[in-house]
Amino acid sequence: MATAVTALNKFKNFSDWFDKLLFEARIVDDRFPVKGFSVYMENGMFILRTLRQLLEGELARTGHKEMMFPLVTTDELFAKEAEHIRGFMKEVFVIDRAGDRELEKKLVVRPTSETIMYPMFKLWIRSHADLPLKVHQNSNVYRYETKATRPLFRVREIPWNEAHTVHATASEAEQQVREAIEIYTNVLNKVRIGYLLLKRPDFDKFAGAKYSIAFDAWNPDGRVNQVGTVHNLGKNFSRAFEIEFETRDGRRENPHQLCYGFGYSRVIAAIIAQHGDDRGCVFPSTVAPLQVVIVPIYFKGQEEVILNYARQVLDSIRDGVRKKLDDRQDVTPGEKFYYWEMMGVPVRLEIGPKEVAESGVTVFRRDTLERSVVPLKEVGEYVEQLLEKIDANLAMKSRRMMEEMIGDAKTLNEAKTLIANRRIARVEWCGKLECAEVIKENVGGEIRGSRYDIVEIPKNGCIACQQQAKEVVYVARAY
RNA sequence: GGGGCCGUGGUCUAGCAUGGCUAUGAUACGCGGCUUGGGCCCGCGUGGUCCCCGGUUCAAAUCCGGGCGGCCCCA
Repeated sequence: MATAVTALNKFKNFSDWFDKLLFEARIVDDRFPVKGFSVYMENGMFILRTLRQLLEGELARTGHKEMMFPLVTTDELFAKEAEHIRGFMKEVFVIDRAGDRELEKKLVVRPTSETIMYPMFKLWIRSHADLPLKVHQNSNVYRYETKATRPLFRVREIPWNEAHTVHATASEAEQQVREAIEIYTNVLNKVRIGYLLLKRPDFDKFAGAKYSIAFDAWNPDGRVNQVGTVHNLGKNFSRAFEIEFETRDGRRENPHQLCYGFGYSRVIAAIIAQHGDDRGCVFPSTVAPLQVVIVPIYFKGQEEVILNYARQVLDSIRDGVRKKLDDRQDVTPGEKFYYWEMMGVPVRLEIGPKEVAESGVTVFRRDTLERSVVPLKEVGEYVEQLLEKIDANLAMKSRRMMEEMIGDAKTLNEAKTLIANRRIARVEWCGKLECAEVIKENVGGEIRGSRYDIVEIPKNGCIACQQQAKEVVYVARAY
């Protein structure tokens, strides 16, 4: 017999649970015959579009202009920033022929768009009056992942939003880092995701950046899932791409730049992985393709009465709410319950003879699996408040889980045990690369960085060499 | 980078060691009946390039080689 997703445990068999759920809940179909490429089905696409709209709202509010840049760049442009090409060279797709002709100039398919946008920035920017420049685009980028691909988590075609900004001064660039973080924070909070905001260690920063800040969401298997990053590029790229502006006092300078990316597929993965349970998806109302489902419970001879009452209930819910009456007659209520729970619908209304007789509605909330009975007259108001309550509860649970996953370790062995138990280790580190390697080898996880949102002061010594620690860092396995 | 396991209707799966009958069963899907407060049941029907290419053989899902793809472990 086929294993239903509901037979799987999210924490024990995360991979199976996740893959089955993506398919059954019609998020993505991973059967497309090219490795690392999958089809976004209606529910995955709905969530993606909703995320895009949430993010676009934030980007527009803060003065970013949406543009669309080409898919490809050239060898020469791609190679302009030395560290950048070194970081991405091994995973870029290159187009070297058209039909039966070999291309004289090979085309590089974007793994990210710096080398596509910045030649244009060079043309657009002349004076300080052109700054700041803040643009963004929704795009797919392509990276030839050599490790095992995982749907939504590690793919070769990555749907994301990338923003790129240019500033006259270092302090304006720093200010922009804070704005970018605020934008992503606002969106992630709306989908109730728990994450760590980390400054990546130098050895793990974006190829070509001065420093990188990342949003690492927790995952039930103990790994962390990087859903967004903010990079301060300093002048590295503006020098390489010869972007210059004239200052107020007539000097020519290279501007400061930022780029930041928000991975839609990773965020979808985090929503499903963090909120879901052994019955399937649990969506916060902000992204739920369907927010309220009404299930009539027919009894022989009363079908009409029950259906009419269910329609009345449907009408008593405001039109802005995404609602549906599942009036199928050939499917039992039990099966509908399982189905809509798997699909993650936050609120279910059950209508049977009892409800008709009492002029009430049985309300089931997906997050806690609790039922209550509400008078028909109040159900519209009640449901809307409940949706907010559910969202708040999901946020609280995800934040708490994030905190519970973190454990302090004073020795490499303690850290190793934490990682083996699918948790995140908080350790002190001296900042030396050798020690980072010792940690990686002995602990089984890598240094993801130090907290950016709060200050944590090391009190003891480096977990690897025992010498003066420079920072408190988080060690985890990553996607 | 190294090692192990695996690929059979839409989905899951039996068969493979020891080659041989119309490739097994469940689920799904369609029609009909019965039912409906947590996946009910019964009947009939639909659905297969056994991952791909090549080889061995009278005969290959099964054996051999290569490829592609998936999962897991180690570095």
